[in-house]
Amino acid sequence: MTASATDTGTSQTMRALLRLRELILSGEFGHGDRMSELPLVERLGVSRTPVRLALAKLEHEGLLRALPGGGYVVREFTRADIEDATELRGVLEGTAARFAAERGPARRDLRALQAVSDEIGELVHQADYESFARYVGLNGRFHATLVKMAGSSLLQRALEVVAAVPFASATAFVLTEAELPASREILVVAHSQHLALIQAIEHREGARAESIAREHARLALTNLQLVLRHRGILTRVPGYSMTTLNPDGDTDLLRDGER
Amino acid sequence: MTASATDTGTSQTMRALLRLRELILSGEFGHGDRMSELPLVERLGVSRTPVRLALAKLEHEGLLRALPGGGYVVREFTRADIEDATELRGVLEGTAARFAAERGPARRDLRALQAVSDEIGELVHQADYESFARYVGLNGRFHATLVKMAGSSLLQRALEVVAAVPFASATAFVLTEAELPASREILVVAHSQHLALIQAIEHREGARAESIAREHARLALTNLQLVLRHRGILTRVPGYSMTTLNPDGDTDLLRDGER
DNA sequence: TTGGGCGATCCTGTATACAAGCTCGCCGGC
DNA sequence: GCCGGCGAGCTTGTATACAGGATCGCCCAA
Repeated sequence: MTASATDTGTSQTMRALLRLRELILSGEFGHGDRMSELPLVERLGVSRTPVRLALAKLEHEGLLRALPGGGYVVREFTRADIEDATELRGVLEGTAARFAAERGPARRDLRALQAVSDEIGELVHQADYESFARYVGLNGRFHATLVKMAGSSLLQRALEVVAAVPFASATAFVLTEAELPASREILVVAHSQHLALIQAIEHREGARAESIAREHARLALTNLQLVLRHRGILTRVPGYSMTTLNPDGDTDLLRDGER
Repeated sequence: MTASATDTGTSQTMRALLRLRELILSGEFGHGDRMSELPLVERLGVSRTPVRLALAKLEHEGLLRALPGGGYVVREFTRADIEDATELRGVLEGTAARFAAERGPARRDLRALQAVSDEIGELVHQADYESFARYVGLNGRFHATLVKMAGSSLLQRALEVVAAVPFASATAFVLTEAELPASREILVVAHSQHLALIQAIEHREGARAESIAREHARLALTNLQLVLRHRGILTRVPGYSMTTLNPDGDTDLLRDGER
């Protein structure tokens, strides 16, 4: 098996997958860039087989697009794609919330949700960077618990599909917002929506839970608008290089002058 | 490249994929069966590489499940899975309908929808087998057009995920229903829902379009209940062997006597 | 100067050899 | 008789060789 020098992951395929995803999201490649196998073999230090498998996985994840004649390129996301993905996330998380409400939430899960929410409540009014880091983790836990409460693995899969779109996931660019005072206010709103959501699920108000979760997802669009005005922050968001987002403007024109 | 005798598809991988999917859906394998590569190599007449790629694709499609220690088994679908998938399809098609309505449908698409609907209208009252076959095709076109009108490739992808679940897709088991007079009445309802959906989209009534499409998907559950009472028909539905569905009953117990 | 054809090169699809891990069964000891 | 350890076989992960196809550039001719 020719054990390599640094065996980070369990398998070569996993290593290649993680590394490739990191390379793409960090902006090493731009949309439309061809992902040829041999250069990647050289770069990642594994043979073609695991690279090939990792590329296939990334295509299914939605980060790469398969060319008709074979091979892959980095996929392109327009602003419309991001908005669609965000709305779709709202629809799916809304459904998760409704399922959780209708099917009767386990008391244990409700308590977990409440606990996470309480922790967030304490963080909301603090402005330091570390609080934001913790917020991201807690927010992720909140959403994960919610999906788990829906009790549908298919729903979870569908959500993973939309969460792959840059700027569309719940925890996509919260970290970078530490520098934006305006975006902190969004957290206050988000927290209040979390509270309302818990209440709705607890009282088994399916329709209410659904509409709250839908609206909750739309906060990401507000965030997007905010971040779009700050090139320095925008370009540091993971996956930015896959988008056609244009700093200092709401238009969504292809930048044809690059590459 | 060692061109094989019968080059059905374009590539070996595609051939393996199509053949494997057919084998699984036709009931050649049951849920939990291990899909070892070497026997499949022998059976399909291609080498391990395309078989391996096809297996990976089928996992992403949702028909196979990857084992922790490597390898794949045929996935198992409980009745709850099927019901979830159906409801989720309703949610997603509802969103597609709402998008189509809100974004202003192209006149050309509306006409196409209307044309398909008219054809279905003529078929609804005929009971012969060929009419059913045509219905399946037309119904598929209707739904495909609807999704296309939503204009979101992500939504399309999400729908493909849920449509992979046996008994959950719009055209899953309509063909076998030709033998069930009761199920024909469902077609009348389905057709009227199609008409209402077109009207809602035309008038840009997003909320109405969404709720109609949601309810429309639930017809599949009625169909499922119907088919469950007829073992002869049930077992002929593609993908039946992947389910834990139990003929002559609404219970969903695991059949532990097999494998 | 320009357009078309041809060739080299790169890239992917496919097959296959080899190595490691896992499982299951067998055998020996307690 | 039972339990544990060991080994053989099977199965997958990985590497690599080879062949076909596409693409791009270059050169020649009009």
